[in-house]
Amino acid sequence: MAAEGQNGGDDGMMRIGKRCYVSNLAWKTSWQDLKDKFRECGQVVYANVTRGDDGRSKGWGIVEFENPDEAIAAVNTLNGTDLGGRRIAVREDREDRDVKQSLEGEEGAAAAPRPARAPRGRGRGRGRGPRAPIEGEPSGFQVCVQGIPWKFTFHLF
DNA sequence: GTTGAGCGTT
Repeated sequence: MAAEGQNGGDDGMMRIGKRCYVSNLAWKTSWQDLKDKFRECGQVVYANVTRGDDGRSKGWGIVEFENPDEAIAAVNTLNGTDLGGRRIAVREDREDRDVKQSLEGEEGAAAAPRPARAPRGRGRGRGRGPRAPIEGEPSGFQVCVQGIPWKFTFHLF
């Protein structure tokens, strides 16, 4: 039977990359304005604008969505749009604070390497093999080589 | 009424 797809059972691996970093905000822009603006792209669960001591906004804020997909959509949609008379820059969160807090339940030998924001692999390898190799299209994988002896030099063609 | 680099709190 289907093991996934229905039933909103959050087994735990579902809370990642929901927050967005919004910068280049106008000084008059408040967190309510952000929430109202990002509301078009999804359900904003949390919105905050950093302020100084006098209450003046620093020009950047944090917006959290109900789903990570909405956050990505907001970045591609509201990024570079006009808000408060100024062009805002929407970006993904640099750190996953929420993810770390979620994993705090199981500490010890369980060393979580790096969630890395879940690979956006579209389509699952149906049949055998990780993926259907497409000629001329990058697989997305990266290769890291280290430990190269100094006797090796660059060869420019 | 001003200015413009930058990731915050539970």
